[in-house]
Amino acid sequence: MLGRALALLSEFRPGEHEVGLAELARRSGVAKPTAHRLLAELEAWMLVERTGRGYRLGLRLFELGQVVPRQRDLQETATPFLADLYEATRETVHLAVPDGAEVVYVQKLSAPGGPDIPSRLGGRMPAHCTGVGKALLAFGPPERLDAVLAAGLTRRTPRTVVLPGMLGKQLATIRRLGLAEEHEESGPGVACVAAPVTDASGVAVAAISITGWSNRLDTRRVAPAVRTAALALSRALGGAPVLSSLQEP
Amino acid sequence: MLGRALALLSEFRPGEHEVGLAELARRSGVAKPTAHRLLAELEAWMLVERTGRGYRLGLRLFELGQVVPRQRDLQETATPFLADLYEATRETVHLAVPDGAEVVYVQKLSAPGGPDIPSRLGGRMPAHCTGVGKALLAFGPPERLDAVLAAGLTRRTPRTVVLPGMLGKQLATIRRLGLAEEHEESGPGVACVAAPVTDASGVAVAAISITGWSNRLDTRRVAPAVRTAALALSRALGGAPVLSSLQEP
DNA sequence: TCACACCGTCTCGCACAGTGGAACGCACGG
DNA sequence: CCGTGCGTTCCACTGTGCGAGACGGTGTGA
Repeated sequence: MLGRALALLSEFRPGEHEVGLAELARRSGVAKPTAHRLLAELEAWMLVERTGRGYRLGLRLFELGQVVPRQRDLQETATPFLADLYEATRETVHLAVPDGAEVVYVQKLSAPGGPDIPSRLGGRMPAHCTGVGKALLAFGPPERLDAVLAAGLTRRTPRTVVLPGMLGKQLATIRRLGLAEEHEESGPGVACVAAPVTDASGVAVAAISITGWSNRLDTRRVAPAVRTAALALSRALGGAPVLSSLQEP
Repeated sequence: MLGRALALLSEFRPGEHEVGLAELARRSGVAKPTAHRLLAELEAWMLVERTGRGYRLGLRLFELGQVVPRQRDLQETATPFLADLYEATRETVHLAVPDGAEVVYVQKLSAPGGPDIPSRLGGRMPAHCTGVGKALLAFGPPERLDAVLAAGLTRRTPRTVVLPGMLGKQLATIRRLGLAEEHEESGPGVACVAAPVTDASGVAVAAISITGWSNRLDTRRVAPAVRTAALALSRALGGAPVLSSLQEP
């Protein structure tokens, strides 16, 4: 029963204003009367709300989501730093954390007029083809890269790096520079510079990035700002900022 | 079963790194073996994660929380505006939405060195004793104020307004000025200026505020900035910015 | 207007799943 | 060592969950 209810919750999609019972039943494979009943219970707990013509996820879910320890402290501490970086560069700013072979975006400040960036607050992207993901891999524990390679390097654009050897070379460069770049590997027209946010042992626990049009973003100009913000955030989190030159492979 | 699982989820508290099984069972009133089993299922769905010595809410819950329509679009559009306001004033910035007799904070940029503000991203406060809450009441439908009065005006500090008549007077002033102020009504030493964010029909759907020390925040200085940001956000959301002078009671 | 498709809601016979007291091994502190 | 509390497992007991089908309502197209 619990699994079915949770399966229903998973069928709500970002951007949808509401979803009808029949559609939710179809998507989840749960019979309509069962779905109806489960949704009523979820509604009683405010995880789901009724709309005129269907259901939507409830505000209580947002509230619970903000209690999650893995992102809560980070997001709260990071947001002013991200705001600074946004102000300084006027480009779209991201903060992401690692989860398995992927990254999860826990904060995003979007600049107007930017490219159609595939990222979404609360959304996931494969680590290997995103700036933040590569920063997390370069400065993360080996198991993180193992997980990515085990999951396979999927192609998202013609520019996506799908050879483990090439990815390894990229990561070595990133470790040397303390900065990761991405050029249309996750989405067309998208460029990005990212820097790791490290904990007390120097392991990347998050990454900050600036994202813009690949034919317009001056990565050399914004890179030091990204790195600066990441170092400051690392310090604010009680971490040890990684001196990248000390990571020479 | 579902209710019990959801009751367990509700027992995780902000700021806790982890919670043990026995404590969760105590808090929720669910028997230990049952709690153990339910947590295992929640873990399978990634809503809960195991830690060394207990459990914590899982990142998946954050992801689901970011799909919630009531805050998602607003938060995404609002964050750059809030970043602007944060940069312009260097004070703590909030964005809140109404829910029943309370407000829920959907974004917050904290300035260092500020007062111990009782608000929390994803948290709730009574509407009647917060700047954002009063802005939402002054520019909201009458049912919203009815709900607050029905819930009762609870006292949070010696300065909390608990007489319906006084609150009504405050709301009238707010409607005239287009701005709500709060002086130590929600917490000691806390002052705040808030402005409504309105939809196409002119009803407040959210509110923005600046919060700082009551003996230091120059509300007259920051008020126009708050109102400016709120008006800009209203427009960005497709709303009709309320010309406050047209709301003369 | 009528027929059809689809919606959300409810019923009830059927089937299986949920529950928690008790036991156990382990860890910690006095 | 003993007592306390932890997390984990077991199993007898019982309670709950499930969905095919029916129904009334709505919307659309011929």
